[in-house]
Amino acid sequence: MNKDISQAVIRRMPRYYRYLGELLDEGVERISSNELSLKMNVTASQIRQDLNNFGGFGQQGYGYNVQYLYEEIGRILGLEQRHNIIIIGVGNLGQALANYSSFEKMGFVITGLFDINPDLEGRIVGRIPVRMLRELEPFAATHKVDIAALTMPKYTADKIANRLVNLGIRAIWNFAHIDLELMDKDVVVENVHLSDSLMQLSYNMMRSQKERKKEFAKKNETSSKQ
Amino acid sequence: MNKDISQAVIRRMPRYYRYLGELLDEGVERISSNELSLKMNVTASQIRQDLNNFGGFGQQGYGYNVQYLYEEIGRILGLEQRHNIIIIGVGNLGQALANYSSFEKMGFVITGLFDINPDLEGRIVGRIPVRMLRELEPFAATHKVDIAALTMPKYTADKIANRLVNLGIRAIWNFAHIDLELMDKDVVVENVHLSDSLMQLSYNMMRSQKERKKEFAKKNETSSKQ
DNA sequence: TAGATTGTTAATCGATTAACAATC
DNA sequence: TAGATTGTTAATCGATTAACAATC
Repeated sequence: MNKDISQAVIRRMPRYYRYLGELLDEGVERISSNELSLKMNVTASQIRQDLNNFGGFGQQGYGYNVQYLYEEIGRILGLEQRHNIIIIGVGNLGQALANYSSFEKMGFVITGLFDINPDLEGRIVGRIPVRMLRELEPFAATHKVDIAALTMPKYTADKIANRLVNLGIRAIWNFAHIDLELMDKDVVVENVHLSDSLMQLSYNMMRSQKERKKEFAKKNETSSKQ
Repeated sequence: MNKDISQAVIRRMPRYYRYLGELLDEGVERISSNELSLKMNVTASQIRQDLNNFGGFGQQGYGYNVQYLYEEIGRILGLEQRHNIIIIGVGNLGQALANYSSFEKMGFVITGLFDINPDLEGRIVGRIPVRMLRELEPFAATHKVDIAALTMPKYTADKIANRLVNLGIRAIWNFAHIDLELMDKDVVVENVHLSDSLMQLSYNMMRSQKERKKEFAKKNETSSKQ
């Protein structure tokens, strides 16, 4: 019946959301797929196709109402409901996430911080006290946890991830440099592999450098022929 | 002549690199595309296609030499050469990056930290002193900078990015929640949009939840018919 | 040589773009 | 009503998978 919407589409939705938010701030009331396509550097066709995966949010001859579309996309992405997040691993990255206030505006609320380092116990980070990892089970028993962010070293990631799954947590935001192997395939994992991203940048950087050199050589060749 | 290799392929290369590194650690000497495909949950065909974009690294009847392939992919990704990185914005995220020692093993060396907050001036983070942003130009004049990581608020990102471009920096690792608009189209940008990633997770979480409910309803229906 | 497995071409699948009828 | 722009179908393009000849 309702065939799954591809991840390619899902990945673009937050970007639409962001641009619509900016338009909203600027006081823009309506926008056509064509105008938006120019701003975002995508085709108007793609915008219309993407949106129509979720429903007809526009109106012929008018375009899209910015506020309405913004809210609808927010709803699609689940931003109208609250999501409780716990962070496992209160190193620099964990602290960065705990202090990042923008998440809260989108309904993502950090409600727990866990670490194994006893020096951190009780320390307040982003208004939340750091708990010891052994308190995870009692915490989960008394607090609803929607998402767990893993920012601990990769060596322990797999073990803790499965512990979380056993506690009924259905979504993992994984920053550990490893592909989690979970016992329960129903659990949703989103990976943020910073070093992978850096390597991709490195590759593209070298490629662009090579192209620049080639361009330069071609120009020189041409001018020397003249 | 040499048509550009698609980003889809590039994005998979760091993952191959990671798995090959693990195999190397385990002392595995050779591996076939089929064995690797089982480990990585991709098709053997895709592995062979991906690798053959860069050259024939395998040998018929034998497979791939793990060490050799690992090194070759490292070379393709530019990991055999040193890349100097400066970080603009020494908040929690900037500090997390500065302290992340794994980057150095891949040839990415943090060589400068910049912020506008005078309280941070001279503070040592990850062995590097924090400099004031106004020192950016003299620093760039005396130090080779390959990559700039932007971890400051989005409002200043565009302005600073273009300042970096004018200093000749050709690669930007952008953590600011904005699409940079650069004057020079030759500059390579890699975006890490954490909130986009979190929204994607949120969507997938809800979808998986719905599916579970549907499954459950179907089961109940069947059993009540019995 | 026989068996294994690559490199590569061909077939399929899915995603993007183009086109246009529907409709505000 | 005429003009604009969507929603949607059809065409194209690109990426993935399958197949197999080449070759170690």
